[in-house]
Amino acid sequence: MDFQPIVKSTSAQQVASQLLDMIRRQVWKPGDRLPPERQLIEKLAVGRSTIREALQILATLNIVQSNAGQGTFVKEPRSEEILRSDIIGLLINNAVALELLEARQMIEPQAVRLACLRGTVEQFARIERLLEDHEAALKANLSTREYAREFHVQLAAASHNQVAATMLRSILVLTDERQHRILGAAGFKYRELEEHRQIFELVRARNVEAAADYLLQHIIDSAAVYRLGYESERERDAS
Amino acid sequence: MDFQPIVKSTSAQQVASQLLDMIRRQVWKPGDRLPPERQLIEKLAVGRSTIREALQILATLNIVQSNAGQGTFVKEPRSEEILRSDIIGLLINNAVALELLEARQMIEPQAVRLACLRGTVEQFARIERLLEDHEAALKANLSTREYAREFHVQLAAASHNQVAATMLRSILVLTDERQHRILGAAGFKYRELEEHRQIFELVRARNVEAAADYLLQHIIDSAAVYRLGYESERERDAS
DNA sequence: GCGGTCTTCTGGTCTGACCAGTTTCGCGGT
DNA sequence: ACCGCGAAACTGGTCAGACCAGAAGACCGC
Repeated sequence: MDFQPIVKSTSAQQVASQLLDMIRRQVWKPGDRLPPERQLIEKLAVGRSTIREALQILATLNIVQSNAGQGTFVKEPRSEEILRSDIIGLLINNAVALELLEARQMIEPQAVRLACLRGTVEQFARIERLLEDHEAALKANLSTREYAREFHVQLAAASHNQVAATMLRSILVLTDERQHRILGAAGFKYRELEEHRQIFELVRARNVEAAADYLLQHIIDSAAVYRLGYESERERDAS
Repeated sequence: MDFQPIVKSTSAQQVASQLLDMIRRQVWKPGDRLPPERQLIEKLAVGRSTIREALQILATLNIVQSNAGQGTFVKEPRSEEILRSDIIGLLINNAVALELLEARQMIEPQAVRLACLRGTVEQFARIERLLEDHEAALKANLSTREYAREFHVQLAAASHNQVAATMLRSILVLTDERQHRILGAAGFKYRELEEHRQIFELVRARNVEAAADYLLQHIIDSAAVYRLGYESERERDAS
């Protein structure tokens, strides 16, 4: 026979799994408030730090949420919290730029197609506001990187598929980290905003294929500028 | 205009995301030991409880592991461990499952197209071996879940795009738990293996569109069986 | 009844202490 | 010079007690 590895579980983990078990058995339903930490101390006969670390585990797993002054509540599972963009980012962290671009081309056009079909006026209004903020930042000579990225993410979010939107955000964050030095210089920034506007109008008009096509071309174009910038930078470095 | 919800992040969360960022930027690589808690106190100017809760967050996500007396170590990032399907999976509701399926439909057919174009004989040989192991496990009445999942992941990996393969694995890790609970019973498992074989042959023949089409149909079919199973499960619960 | 204040309660944080393992290092014997 | 052993230092795990800021609820005067 083979041996089982000895599991030396901390008290915090034991408390966490015990609480999780009770949540699963519907002792507390979504929306309910858990007993305050100072009560759990007595019932479980452990220190408060142990209780807090146990609750931290459940909070990290998006099973509960703590609010100072109110209490700790059992959460309803929500799709945008199943996947976290920073965690996905960690998994694909060592990817090369080309792979990121390719993955983006797989996801984003499809997401935008769905956005054309499912996007609500509220979501469109939010994106429009984002574009205005983007323009304001551009005119004020502030960084527009966040706005440009968020445009694409919100467009994907309008597909009502948070999984796709989250994965796209992970990709864009990593892409931005690799190329932010390059795109700054040119008058590319104005063209970028203009293209975003065009894409948005096509989506709002629910012009599915035109929007997807235009978007794909937009992605390829910015990548081309990026490669151009990268190569000229390499030449400069080599000299 | 509508307001954005105020995000009040605790110091523990800020510390955690700061540490996560440094791990992602390779300040510490997998296997490395993090500075001891009492040193992080000084560098981050927070109390030890805050440090400990931050590390607890990272430990829950399986990004680091703490060993009493030794220290806290960075772990190799693996989708299966970071996403914790064992716990999160139980909280996935039907709406989330559909989003995951939809995201899968965005990525996998595209990845398989690339696999047809770029897959090497070594990669195909590996997949073939996987299929044989799958069959052996099936005949021995062992769990085939890992094999079925890994087939799809390796197929995507043959696209030479690790980003797509990693994202697909993440999706499958999250859907598997639930799906296999429902699909386990039927004679579906033999049909699944057979379809995997067909897909593989089309890929090896580098028959791009046929492979992508067959794969998409395979995904939709299993989803249909899955939905069927889900609905009968609901009816049973309702009675 | 209503509005405002005061108390109480909640989670968030810090400090300092102790425990039980692990690691490190130096001392003593060979 | 080498080895072995034990003490000391160090690490994460836990507890206790304190204080804070914000939220909730009770109370009181109007």
